[in-house]
Amino acid sequence: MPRNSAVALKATKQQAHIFAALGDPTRLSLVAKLIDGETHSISALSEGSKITRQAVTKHLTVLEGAGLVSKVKEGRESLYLLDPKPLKSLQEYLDIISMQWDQTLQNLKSFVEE
Amino acid sequence: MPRNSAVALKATKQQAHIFAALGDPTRLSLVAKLIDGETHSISALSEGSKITRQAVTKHLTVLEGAGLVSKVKEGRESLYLLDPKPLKSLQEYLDIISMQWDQTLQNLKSFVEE
DNA sequence: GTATTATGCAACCTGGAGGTTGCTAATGGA
DNA sequence: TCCATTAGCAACCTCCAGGTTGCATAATAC
Repeated sequence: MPRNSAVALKATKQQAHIFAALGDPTRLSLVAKLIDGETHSISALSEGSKITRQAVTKHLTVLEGAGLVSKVKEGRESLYLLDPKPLKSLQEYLDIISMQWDQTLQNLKSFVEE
Repeated sequence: MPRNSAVALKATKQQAHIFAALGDPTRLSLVAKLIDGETHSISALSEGSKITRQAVTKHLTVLEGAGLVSKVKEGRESLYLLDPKPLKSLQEYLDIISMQWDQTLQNLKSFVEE
């Protein structure tokens, strides 16, 4: 069995940061609203929500901190736009884990069949 | 533009729960240790860590709560084993988001080219 | 039989997450 | 010009996540 498959899994800290940012229902739904690729103002994003505009603002700040959204002021509005890079990053991360897992199963199978 | 691509993105609550469980460096590294598919005792998992065994136990409980690991007692030991199902679930979730995003870009491109 | 090892339990501490309210400032429309 | 809309700031509150210490208990090793 290859023991030296010291596959990356580095930058754990950064990944955890992104996971954490997505680890809240409200923020996840914000991401869902922003997936249309268009910019949305804070009040637009707050619409229909049960929590305050200020609370939404805080969530947006968290998302921004993880690089998941970017903010640009336009007139009196603050417009938010989704940035998919961190999402892609997580995707790759999970892909690596999945591959390792599949490899594990494969190794186990070979072991049993011998 | 197809506006009715009301793709699921349901069960947001559940996904957020899994994201949250992975949103901590310590827990992420625990998952990394468990990716070998074998069972590990709490003390084994605590080895080399800077935090207390009890702290590790708490993290393991969180992971278990998200269904990411399962616990089985064997003698005086508590053995933990990774369960990849939630990870696969997240993978699918991110895949859907990515596809939506790519679709968005595609639509935008078509729009511009007209 | 005793010492050692692996956990469990409970109490306790601290900081920050998630929310709210109240007020102020800047912009845009009528 | 005046009013409504959109945000930002700050203070405050509550609760729980992440950690620790101390002690009790069950299995094992010797």
